[in-house]
Amino acid sequence: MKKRQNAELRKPDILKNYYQVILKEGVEGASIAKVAKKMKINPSLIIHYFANKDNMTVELVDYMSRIYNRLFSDMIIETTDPQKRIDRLVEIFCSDEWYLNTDISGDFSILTLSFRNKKVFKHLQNMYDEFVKLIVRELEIAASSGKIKIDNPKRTAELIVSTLEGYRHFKHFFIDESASENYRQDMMKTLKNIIKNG
Amino acid sequence: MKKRQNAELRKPDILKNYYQVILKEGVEGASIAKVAKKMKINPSLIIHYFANKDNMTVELVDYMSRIYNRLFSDMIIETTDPQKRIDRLVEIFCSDEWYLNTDISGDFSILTLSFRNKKVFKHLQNMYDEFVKLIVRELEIAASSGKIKIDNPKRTAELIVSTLEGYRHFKHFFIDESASENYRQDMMKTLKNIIKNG
Amino acid sequence: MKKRQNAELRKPDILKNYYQVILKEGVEGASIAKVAKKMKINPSLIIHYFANKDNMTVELVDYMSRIYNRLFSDMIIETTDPQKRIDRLVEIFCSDEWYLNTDISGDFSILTLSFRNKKVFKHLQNMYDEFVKLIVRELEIAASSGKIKIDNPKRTAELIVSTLEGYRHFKHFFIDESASENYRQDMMKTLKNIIKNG
Amino acid sequence: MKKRQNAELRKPDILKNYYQVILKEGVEGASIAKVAKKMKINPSLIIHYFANKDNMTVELVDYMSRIYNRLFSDMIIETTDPQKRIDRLVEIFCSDEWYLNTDISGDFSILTLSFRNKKVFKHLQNMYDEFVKLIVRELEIAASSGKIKIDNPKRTAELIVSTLEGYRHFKHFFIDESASENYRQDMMKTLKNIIKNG
DNA sequence: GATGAATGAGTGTTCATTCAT
DNA sequence: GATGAATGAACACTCATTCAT
Repeated sequence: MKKRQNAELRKPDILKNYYQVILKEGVEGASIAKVAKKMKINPSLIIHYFANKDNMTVELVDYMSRIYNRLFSDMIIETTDPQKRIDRLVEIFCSDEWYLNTDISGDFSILTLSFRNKKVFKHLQNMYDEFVKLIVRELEIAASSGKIKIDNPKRTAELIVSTLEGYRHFKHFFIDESASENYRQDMMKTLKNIIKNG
Repeated sequence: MKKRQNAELRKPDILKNYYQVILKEGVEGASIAKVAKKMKINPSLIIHYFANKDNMTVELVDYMSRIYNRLFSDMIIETTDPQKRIDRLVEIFCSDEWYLNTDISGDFSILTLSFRNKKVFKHLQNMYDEFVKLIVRELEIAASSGKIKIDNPKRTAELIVSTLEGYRHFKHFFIDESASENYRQDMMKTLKNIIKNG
Repeated sequence: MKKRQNAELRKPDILKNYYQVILKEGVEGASIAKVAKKMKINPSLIIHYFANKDNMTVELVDYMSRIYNRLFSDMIIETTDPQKRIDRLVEIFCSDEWYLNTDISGDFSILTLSFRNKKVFKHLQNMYDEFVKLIVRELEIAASSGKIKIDNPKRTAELIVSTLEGYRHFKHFFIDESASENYRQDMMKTLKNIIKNG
Repeated sequence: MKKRQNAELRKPDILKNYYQVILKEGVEGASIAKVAKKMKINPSLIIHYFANKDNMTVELVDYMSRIYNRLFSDMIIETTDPQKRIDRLVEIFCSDEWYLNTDISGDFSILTLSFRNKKVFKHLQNMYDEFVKLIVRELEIAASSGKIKIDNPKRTAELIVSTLEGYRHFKHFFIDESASENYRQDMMKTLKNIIKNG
């Protein structure tokens, strides 16, 4: 526990724990003390690494953003059939796995924080940009076959992201499992329609 | 300052101020003391009215819910033509006015709180229920003409609410005004498609 | 509940509830608010009757003292045999019933309070005086037969009271029931010896 | 004021001050803030050392217990004559010095607290246990000579402690000095009788 | 690198009390 | 007689942070 470590190892470790505390207690509910207690280290040590809490929060968004991006590229779509690619994409975006692993914006309290902290906002915006670009790329691959027509891939991608964030938000309120699954199916249809009409 | 008031007048006044503090500082960042200072009253007076902070938060959600409903009923749709009614409905939901006045869920930190506070969750869920019902009623009026067909109005309404929350969420990241307007237009098309396909 | 009452009825009612709260929460832990809540009346009403908390506490000691005295006179010793009278007296003082009903000083927090509040002290002192007098009377009755010799009944009575308060104090720490009973038996022997040697 | 200290020095210092505040204001009347003010330190420093008030109270009982024990071992009984040892023991227990230095249980408000706080109760119980053991040891030394017979040293010790606590309790009500001294003398006789009859 | 001492501001909440109704 | 509005002080405790070691 009290092993001497250096910044390179310790910092991501602290950030990971900080994030877990945020998920549990919200951004404003999370504190250096709680993170320190969880890690069984001294609160001063966290200050030692990040100078202050604000800094640590910005570094957290940075860190999460990098993880987010890696996740995108790992989600490979094997098929080459354009329609099937689209279907697979939609499926991924509505899968439980996706939401379990992309919870930064899902923890809406970080979003709220971003409205008050310009640095955090910028990094979050950048994260969405990257996400839109990824979808654009997919849409263009699908469109290149000629079978599917997408006039403005960027706009379509933005609509998809937007709709997905609505889904992420609203699905919490479906507790009945079958209703939840119905909602998920409807969501997938909606996304496909957005692409078809794009 | 020391004006005598009663619960009927004071409570909504406190809630209004509480909400403003939340928007500024986030749910966990908002404190009874800050609300009191803003109102130039004593913090214990707030406790006098709401017993504790949790209670106050729950009452806030309810209060906002009532405002939500009133706002909706005030936005009268004059026309009787079914298609025009739908168009008007979509227009309302994508108007700036709407988002300026229905920002409870828009302040995502309340959402976060709801994941940790069952009472808040229940009341928020109830608020969405009411909203879905309002839309269902509109859809049924439109459908009753026979010109428009909606198989499952509740599902359609849920998709609308979900998509709107995504819009509310995501539109913050459009800073360029023309891009923002384009996004709004796309959003309206998407909503109309959802209804058409419902 | 909200029946209109007058001071004569209401005051003892409040004092009774105040005392119960003290037993539960200690003198300093007891508050007007808690008493009011228990009685489902408004805290201001208590102030209305007693002007302030200090006053109420003094009136409580008064009230309890009266009850104490009444209890003394109710404990009749039927026998006339001097030794049996003494035995019966000792038995009474070591009975559970006695401690259940004379808990004013038993609630040691009132005692503590008395060290800081002269009024309370005086009334408590008076209560002990009355108690000593009662025992003196009993000792004199027993001694008048000639069979038992008590040189200084007042001193003996004081020793008895003192020893009894030690018993009241210490018996709480005997949890094992048989140990507790043994301790009680020893106590009774000790008291009898005090009288014999008096 | 801002002298740097460590736990070893600071904790007993805080406990000493806490105890003095308790004597002045009662257990429930004593507050962290009052202790801090008395010591001219910041209230949160007290929390830093004891985590919370409950803990501090428990540690106080332990601390007083240690002082109790030390006090007893410091009061050396020089003689080896068994009867004189007993006399000296009784003298110590009825000395002013003893009560000035062992006032934990004498502050009856801690006792009251112990009825509501199981931890405090346990630690107080433990303190009495230790005290009883110390007396038992003395009684056994005295008995080993053969001149004095004590059947059940533990029971006798318990009776002594109990009687002493009654003395501690009741002597407050003797204001007249000569009456007080007479009472003390009677008390000593009583204790000796208890031992003789043990 | 890591700990612990120390501060001062802030949190939600309780309390006794005053006053108007 | 009884309620509710309002205050201001106090409470235990948390927090971010600084500094010495």
